[in-house]
Amino acid sequence: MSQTKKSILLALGRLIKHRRKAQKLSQEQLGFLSNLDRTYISGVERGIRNPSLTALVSLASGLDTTVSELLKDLETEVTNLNLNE
Amino acid sequence: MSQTKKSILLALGRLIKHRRKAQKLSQEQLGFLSNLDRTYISGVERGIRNPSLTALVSLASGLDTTVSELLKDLETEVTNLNLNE
DNA sequence: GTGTGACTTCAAGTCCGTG
DNA sequence: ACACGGACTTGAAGTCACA
Repeated sequence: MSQTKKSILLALGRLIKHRRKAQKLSQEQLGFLSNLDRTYISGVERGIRNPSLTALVSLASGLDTTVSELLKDLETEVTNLNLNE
Repeated sequence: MSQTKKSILLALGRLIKHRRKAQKLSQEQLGFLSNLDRTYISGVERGIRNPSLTALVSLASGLDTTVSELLKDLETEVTNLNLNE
Protein backbone atom coordinates (compact mmCIF):
# COMPACT_ATOMS: atom_id res chain seq x y z
CA MET A 1 0.00 0.00 0.00
CA SER A 2 1.48 3.31 -1.13
CA GLN A 3 1.90 6.29 1.12
CA THR A 4 -0.55 8.36 -0.90
CA LYS A 5 -3.25 5.72 -0.57
CA LYS A 6 -2.75 5.69 3.17
CA SER A 7 -3.11 9.43 3.41
CA ILE A 8 -6.31 9.32 1.39
CA LEU A 9 -7.77 6.70 3.68
CA LEU A 10 -6.65 8.59 6.76
CA ALA A 11 -8.27 11.75 5.44
CA LEU A 12 -11.48 9.86 4.73
CA GLY A 13 -11.42 8.52 8.26
CA ARG A 14 -11.00 11.94 9.82
CA LEU A 15 -13.80 13.26 7.67
CA ILE A 16 -16.24 10.54 8.57
CA LYS A 17 -15.46 10.83 12.23
CA HIS A 18 -16.00 14.55 12.04
CA ARG A 19 -19.34 14.13 10.29
CA ARG A 20 -20.39 11.46 12.73
CA LYS A 21 -19.59 13.67 15.70
CA ALA A 22 -21.46 16.54 14.08
CA GLN A 23 -24.51 14.30 13.92
CA LYS A 24 -23.90 13.30 17.55
CA LEU A 25 -23.79 9.66 16.65
CA SER A 26 -21.77 6.87 18.21
CA GLN A 27 -19.97 4.39 15.96
CA GLU A 28 -22.57 1.91 17.09
CA GLN A 29 -25.42 4.13 15.99
CA LEU A 30 -23.81 4.91 12.67
CA GLY A 31 -23.23 1.22 12.21
CA PHE A 32 -26.91 0.64 12.70
CA LEU A 33 -27.92 3.44 10.33
CA SER A 34 -25.57 2.30 7.61
CA ASN A 35 -25.96 -1.44 8.11
CA LEU A 36 -22.27 -1.84 8.82
CA ASP A 37 -20.56 -3.41 11.78
CA ARG A 38 -19.39 -0.95 14.41
CA THR A 39 -15.85 -2.32 14.24
CA TYR A 40 -15.86 -1.78 10.51
CA ILE A 41 -16.76 1.86 11.05
CA SER A 42 -13.93 2.04 13.55
CA GLY A 43 -11.53 0.68 10.94
CA VAL A 44 -12.64 3.18 8.34
CA GLU A 45 -12.22 6.06 10.76
CA ARG A 46 -8.72 4.90 11.57
CA GLY A 47 -7.84 4.68 7.89
CA ILE A 48 -7.05 0.98 7.87
CA ARG A 49 -9.98 0.11 5.60
CA ASN A 50 -10.27 0.93 1.93
CA PRO A 51 -14.03 0.90 1.47
CA SER A 52 -15.68 -0.11 -1.78
CA LEU A 53 -18.07 2.17 -3.62
CA THR A 54 -21.07 0.42 -2.16
CA ALA A 55 -19.65 0.65 1.36
CA LEU A 56 -19.13 4.37 0.78
CA VAL A 57 -22.73 4.74 -0.35
CA SER A 58 -23.90 2.99 2.81
CA LEU A 59 -21.73 5.18 4.99
CA ALA A 60 -22.80 8.36 3.27
CA SER A 61 -26.48 7.69 3.65
CA GLY A 62 -25.95 6.75 7.30
CA LEU A 63 -24.34 10.16 7.68
CA ASP A 64 -27.25 11.76 5.90
CA THR A 65 -25.15 12.93 2.99
CA THR A 66 -24.02 11.70 -0.41
CA VAL A 67 -20.79 10.11 -1.51
CA SER A 68 -19.97 13.00 -3.81
CA GLU A 69 -20.37 15.47 -0.95
CA LEU A 70 -18.17 13.35 1.27
CA LEU A 71 -15.47 13.10 -1.37
CA LYS A 72 -15.65 16.73 -2.27
CA ASP A 73 -14.58 17.42 1.30
CA LEU A 74 -11.88 14.84 0.94
CA GLU A 75 -10.53 16.56 -2.13
CA THR A 76 -10.24 19.86 -0.32
CA GLU A 77 -8.34 18.13 2.47
CA VAL A 78 -5.96 16.08 0.37
CA THR A 79 -4.14 18.56 -1.79
CA ASN A 80 -2.46 16.16 -4.12
CA LEU A 81 -5.00 13.49 -4.81
CA ASN A 82 -3.13 11.63 -7.50
CA LEU A 83 -2.15 7.99 -7.31
CA ASN A 84 -0.87 7.66 -10.84
CA GLU A 85 2.50 9.25 -11.27
CA MET B 1 -25.44 -8.72 -3.91
CA SER B 2 -28.60 -6.61 -3.71
CA GLN B 3 -30.37 -5.27 -6.74
CA THR B 4 -29.65 -1.69 -5.71
CA LYS B 5 -25.94 -2.33 -5.48
CA LYS B 6 -25.97 -3.80 -8.95
CA SER B 7 -27.73 -0.80 -10.40
CA ILE B 8 -25.20 1.52 -8.76
CA LEU B 9 -22.31 -0.42 -10.25
CA LEU B 10 -23.97 -0.58 -13.64
CA ALA B 11 -24.51 3.16 -13.59
CA LEU B 12 -20.88 3.71 -12.62
CA GLY B 13 -19.82 1.53 -15.50
CA ARG B 14 -21.91 3.40 -18.03
CA LEU B 15 -20.57 6.66 -16.71
CA ILE B 16 -16.95 5.67 -16.90
CA LYS B 17 -17.35 4.25 -20.36
CA HIS B 18 -19.00 7.47 -21.46
CA ARG B 19 -16.20 9.59 -20.00
CA ARG B 20 -13.59 7.34 -21.50
CA LYS B 21 -15.12 7.61 -24.95
CA ALA B 22 -15.35 11.36 -24.56
CA GLN B 23 -11.61 11.39 -23.96
CA LYS B 24 -11.15 9.10 -26.93
CA LEU B 25 -9.30 6.55 -24.89
CA SER B 26 -9.22 2.79 -25.23
CA GLN B 27 -9.62 0.62 -22.16
CA GLU B 28 -5.97 -0.20 -22.51
CA GLN B 29 -4.97 3.44 -22.53
CA LEU B 30 -7.16 4.23 -19.55
CA GLY B 31 -5.65 1.26 -17.81
CA PHE B 32 -2.25 2.68 -18.41
CA LEU B 33 -3.22 6.16 -17.26
CA SER B 34 -4.87 4.91 -14.11
CA ASN B 35 -2.42 2.11 -13.33
CA LEU B 36 -5.14 -0.50 -13.47
CA ASP B 37 -5.35 -3.65 -15.51
CA ARG B 38 -7.28 -3.40 -18.76
CA THR B 39 -9.47 -6.38 -17.83
CA TYR B 40 -10.32 -4.68 -14.59
CA ILE B 41 -11.45 -1.55 -16.43
CA SER B 42 -13.56 -3.80 -18.59
CA GLY B 43 -15.17 -5.31 -15.50
CA VAL B 44 -15.90 -1.93 -13.98
CA GLU B 45 -17.55 -0.73 -17.17
CA ARG B 46 -19.72 -3.83 -17.26
CA GLY B 47 -20.78 -3.27 -13.65
CA ILE B 48 -19.41 -6.53 -12.31
CA ARG B 49 -16.73 -4.85 -10.17
CA ASN B 50 -17.17 -2.89 -6.98
CA PRO B 51 -14.11 -0.65 -6.92
CA SER B 52 -12.44 0.51 -3.73
CA LEU B 53 -12.03 4.18 -2.91
CA THR B 54 -8.43 4.18 -4.05
CA ALA B 55 -9.36 2.45 -7.30
CA LEU B 56 -11.97 5.14 -7.86
CA VAL B 57 -9.39 7.82 -7.27
CA SER B 58 -7.09 6.17 -9.78
CA LEU B 59 -9.85 5.87 -12.35
CA ALA B 60 -10.96 9.45 -11.85
CA SER B 61 -7.54 10.90 -12.38
CA GLY B 62 -7.05 8.67 -15.41
CA LEU B 63 -10.23 10.23 -16.75
CA ASP B 64 -8.94 13.66 -15.91
CA THR B 65 -11.63 14.33 -13.35
CA THR B 66 -12.23 13.87 -9.62
CA VAL B 67 -14.07 11.17 -7.73
CA SER B 68 -16.62 13.64 -6.42
CA GLU B 69 -17.40 14.81 -9.96
CA LEU B 70 -17.76 11.26 -11.13
CA LEU B 71 -20.10 10.38 -8.29
CA LYS B 72 -22.11 13.52 -8.62
CA ASP B 73 -22.97 12.34 -12.11
CA LEU B 74 -23.79 8.95 -10.70
CA GLU B 75 -26.18 10.46 -8.18
CA THR B 76 -28.07 12.24 -10.89
CA GLU B 77 -28.40 8.96 -12.79
CA VAL B 78 -29.40 6.74 -9.91
CA THR B 79 -32.52 8.27 -8.47
CA ASN B 80 -32.73 6.33 -5.25
CA LEU B 81 -29.22 5.87 -4.05
CA ASN B 82 -29.97 4.25 -0.72
CA LEU B 83 -28.72 0.86 0.35
CA ASN B 84 -29.96 1.00 3.93
CA GLU B 85 -33.67 0.44 4.08
C1' DG C 1 -18.16 3.66 23.55
C1' DT C 2 -14.04 2.59 21.10
C1' DG C 3 -9.44 0.27 19.54
C1' DT C 4 -7.51 -3.73 18.18
C1' DG C 5 -6.08 -8.56 16.62
C1' DA C 6 -7.57 -12.40 14.67
C1' DC C 7 -10.30 -14.77 11.76
C1' DT C 8 -13.09 -16.67 7.37
C1' DT C 9 -15.19 -15.86 3.17
C1' DC C 10 -15.35 -13.60 -0.89
C1' DA C 11 -14.12 -9.93 -3.99
C1' DA C 12 -10.35 -6.81 -5.68
C1' DG C 13 -7.04 -6.58 -8.90
C1' DT C 14 -3.37 -8.87 -12.13
C1' DC C 15 -1.84 -11.75 -15.82
C1' DC C 16 -2.41 -15.15 -19.08
C1' DG C 17 -5.11 -16.04 -23.02
C1' DT C 18 -9.36 -16.68 -26.67
C1' DG C 19 -12.70 -15.18 -30.36
C1' DA D 1 -10.36 -2.65 -29.53
C1' DC D 2 -13.30 -5.15 -26.53
C1' DA D 3 -15.91 -9.13 -23.98
C1' DC D 4 -15.03 -12.88 -21.65
C1' DG D 5 -12.70 -16.69 -19.28
C1' DG D 6 -9.34 -19.30 -15.94
C1' DA D 7 -5.98 -19.08 -12.41
C1' DC D 8 -3.69 -16.60 -9.32
C1' DT D 9 -2.32 -13.31 -5.05
C1' DT D 10 -3.70 -9.72 -2.29
C1' DG D 11 -6.95 -7.26 0.07
C1' DA D 12 -11.89 -6.01 1.33
C1' DA D 13 -16.07 -7.53 3.79
C1' DG D 14 -17.91 -8.78 7.73
C1' DT D 15 -17.84 -10.43 12.49
C1' DC D 16 -15.95 -11.83 17.25
C1' DA D 17 -13.84 -11.56 21.89
C1' DC D 18 -11.24 -8.78 24.80
C1' DA D 19 -9.13 -4.78 26.83
